[in-house]
Amino acid sequence: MSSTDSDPGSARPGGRTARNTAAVMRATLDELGEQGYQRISVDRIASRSGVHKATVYRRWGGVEGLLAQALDWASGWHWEPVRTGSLYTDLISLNEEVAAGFAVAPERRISYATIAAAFDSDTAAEALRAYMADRHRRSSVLVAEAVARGEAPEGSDIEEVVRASVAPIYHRLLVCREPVTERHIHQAARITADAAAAGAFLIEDHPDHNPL
Amino acid sequence: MSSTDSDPGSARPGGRTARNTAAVMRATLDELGEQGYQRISVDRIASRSGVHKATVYRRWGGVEGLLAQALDWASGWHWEPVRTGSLYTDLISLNEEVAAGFAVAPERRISYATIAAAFDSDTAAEALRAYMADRHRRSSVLVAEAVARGEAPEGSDIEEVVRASVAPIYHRLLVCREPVTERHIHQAARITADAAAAGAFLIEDHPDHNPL
DNA sequence: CTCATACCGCGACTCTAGTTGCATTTACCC
DNA sequence: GGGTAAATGCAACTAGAGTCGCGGTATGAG
Repeated sequence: MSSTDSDPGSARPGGRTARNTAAVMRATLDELGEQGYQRISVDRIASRSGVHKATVYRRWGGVEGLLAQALDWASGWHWEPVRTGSLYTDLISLNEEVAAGFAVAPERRISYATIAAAFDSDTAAEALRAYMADRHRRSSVLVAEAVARGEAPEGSDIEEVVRASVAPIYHRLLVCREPVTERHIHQAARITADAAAAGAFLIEDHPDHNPL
Repeated sequence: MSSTDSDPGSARPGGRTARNTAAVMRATLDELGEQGYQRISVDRIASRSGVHKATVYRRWGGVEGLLAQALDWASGWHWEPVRTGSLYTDLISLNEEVAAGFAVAPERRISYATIAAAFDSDTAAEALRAYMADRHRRSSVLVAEAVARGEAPEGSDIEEVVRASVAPIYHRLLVCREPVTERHIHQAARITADAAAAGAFLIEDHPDHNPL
């Protein structure tokens, strides 16, 4: 659950605590955009936000906690995928948005930081999981509409289609550490759209095997 | 280039320096397997290896440098993909190996650490890039053989087929932060093998677009 | 208006990472 | 076997992260 300014679950919504939260979140994202994840420090965020260092540590536990809450915070922002008329072009648009998020500062630094923080703490990892799940759920509307148009069979795992499309982009950026080009974006979208049309994402009846 | 015990490029191969290198590398991988990347420290590696802390900092610069060299070191180890008779099953085997590398300790910790270190330093990122490029190059033999058997058309980008197959596994583990099941492993292999058969990985004549 | 409580600011403290100057050892070359 | 330059060991040092106790302040309730 998120705890923003107007969080009714908070004991004292709208008070100094809430103002501090907003100031620290803003400072965190600003510092992240300017310095990146490696050079970020709680000291700088504290002095920039005007909130004392000890308070930041008490409430968020450290940089990973700040990142986790910032991700949670960002989940509340409005976002909707772009409609282009076909599943193939919709997926291209989606892939391009992902690639752009890792291309230019300051957004680039924030994107990398959220992934990196997940390696440092379980809290941040869970925040990333929730953020990505939300993102993929929203994106899957595109696939649902494609199914309605007859571009893919009923019973397809629509979120899995989204993941299949963006996976090669993330893989290339974070694992291969090689540049992403338009060719990769189009190829991933093409393969995924074709596979979806062929029914490769149909949900099978038999239950999942055990995770490794 | 790697500098192992018998590195002829080193000024003094076989000497104390080389012994220290081996001891530190061993200690690094051991500590990593036991403690994980977050809890690792140069102090512990130094005392465990019997090499002084200052020496480690002078030669490797810190934990990221140690990881980078360890990856470089591991690239020299022999590895060959498993042949199963068809591209589809070969890719399943490949995907399973990736998933297993992130499943059980201590290998699990080392796998995560190499990815995480790439976020912390450019040196480690470059080492990861080289390691992955090597790994994908070796794996692509499977695809080349599949092409020779007629399972995919001539002119296919064989390394890209490997990347497409494993990408969903990494994506799920590192970005989605959700468990990988046999279903995901089979689905990724199936979609990739089918796409390869359909010529989706044929190298186009026109040059690549610019990277984003 | 007053009070109780939770939150916060403050500064000093500890602990660990990482650095530096110097003496010593090692390994290669002759 | 002796010389030399690089590499290492050593210890003290700096810097920054993270913690703690205490006193002060804001907030909501009565």
